[in-house]
Amino acid sequence: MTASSPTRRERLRSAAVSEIKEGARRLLVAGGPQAISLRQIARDMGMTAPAIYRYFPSLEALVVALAEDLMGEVAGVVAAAGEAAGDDPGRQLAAMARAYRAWAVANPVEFGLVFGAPVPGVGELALDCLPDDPGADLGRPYVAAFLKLWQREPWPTPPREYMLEHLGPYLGPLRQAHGDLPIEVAYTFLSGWARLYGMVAMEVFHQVRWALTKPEALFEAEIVQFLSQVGALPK
Amino acid sequence: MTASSPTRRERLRSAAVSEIKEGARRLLVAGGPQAISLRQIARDMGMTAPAIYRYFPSLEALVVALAEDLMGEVAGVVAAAGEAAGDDPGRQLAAMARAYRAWAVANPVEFGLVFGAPVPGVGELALDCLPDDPGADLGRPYVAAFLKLWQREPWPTPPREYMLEHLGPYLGPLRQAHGDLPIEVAYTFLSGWARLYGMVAMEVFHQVRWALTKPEALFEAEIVQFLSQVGALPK
DNA sequence: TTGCGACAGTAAACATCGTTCACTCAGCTG
DNA sequence: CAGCTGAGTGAACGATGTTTACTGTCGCAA
Repeated sequence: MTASSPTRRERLRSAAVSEIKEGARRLLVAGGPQAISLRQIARDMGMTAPAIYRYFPSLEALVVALAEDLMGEVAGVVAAAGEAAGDDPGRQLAAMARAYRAWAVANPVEFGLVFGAPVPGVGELALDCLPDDPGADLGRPYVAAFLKLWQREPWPTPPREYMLEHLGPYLGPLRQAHGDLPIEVAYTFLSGWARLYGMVAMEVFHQVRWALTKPEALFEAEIVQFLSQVGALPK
Repeated sequence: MTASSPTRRERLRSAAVSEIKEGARRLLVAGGPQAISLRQIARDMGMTAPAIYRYFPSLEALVVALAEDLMGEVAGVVAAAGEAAGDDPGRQLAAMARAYRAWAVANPVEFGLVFGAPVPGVGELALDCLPDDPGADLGRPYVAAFLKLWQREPWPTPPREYMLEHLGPYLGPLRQAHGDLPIEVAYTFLSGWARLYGMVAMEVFHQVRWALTKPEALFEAEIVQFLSQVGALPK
């Protein structure tokens, strides 16, 4: 009856929850979000569909839970890549950007679910501006690397008074979640994140093939260009 | 029997096609792509569902046709904004960027259908690299403005030899579609387009609210920063 | 004018889906 | 051992996309 070890019932229950989410992900990958079917998941598990309602109140809730797991997965991959890149924040930024793209390219449908058009119900989880927002977990290591880089040596930015006037009033959530982040760092992070997100989403959503046959080449060029802009080129 | 004027049958038919697509868009806006229902569209038209199969071979084909229309709509809005902005290519770029964002913010669900995760069947229409790709129609006025700006006065870019080696082999579709586009212009256009797309998609897909309460402020700051980078600030 | 053929639309049916309800059965706890 | 909690089932409801067979109706040609 140790409080830390879950009871047998709880172990079985969480195993079932995991199996359901694995089945949902399999269907997601095979045929997109609309292919996630409670009945098919149940069939794959040797059960009937209503049994799943013991674990999730609706199909939508299951999809939301899956999306949360996926956000955690990509956040973990990115953070691990940053930690494995050594102490130089420039190298960390490059490694984390590449890790984000690599995860997206390897898991395109999952990327679409988490970072694409908000599925009704899934969009709500990114609406709150709390520091424990799953999206914030993803951004945190990037912000930390930018901050380390800034404290070592600042890079050129737009005039401070322009940013304070036009951006300052709306940066509250980001700056407070990271302890009085300098506005230059906040702006550079957001600008860089938008570029990273745009490049990756364009590639994964097939939005750039009409112009470019190898999106990775543009991605690498942009990394070089951006890192040199913030004075973080290793050489 | 004049060849230019369509026969009565053809007029009725194209009116029905339009009404079906209007109904589909209404359902799309109301409840997302999965809410588009043949039976509901037919009910709204005072018909039964199988009648729609006289006009579209499947629901998926209807969604694809709707997506094509929407791509044409946004391309038209952007081109019109560019033409209304006068002769200065810098002003044209700013106006077209704002028009793109404005359309996306005003039509978020439609934006998700056209520019978001590829719905099975819709993703295929952006796969080909032909010059008459609907996506190319959207990019053309941007490329034209960049080219005019470049011919007037070039801006600093990464070294030409780097781009020729790392980007040149993969830029064929874009450069050929615009008649021997200089590689500096091709790179700057793609980089800028990725930034524009990233900013807009982040805002419309609720991917930035955890950090920023007013995405438009960051959008405007990025416009200023980018235009000054390419030496196109009006002042 | 008459006839015919192409076309628009319908009704019924099938397979699938999410969801609810009443029910059974096993396992843990008092 | 009794009883309760929770997992799972089967049947049912309403909804979906799609197919099939059928019925009109309109327009064009002889």
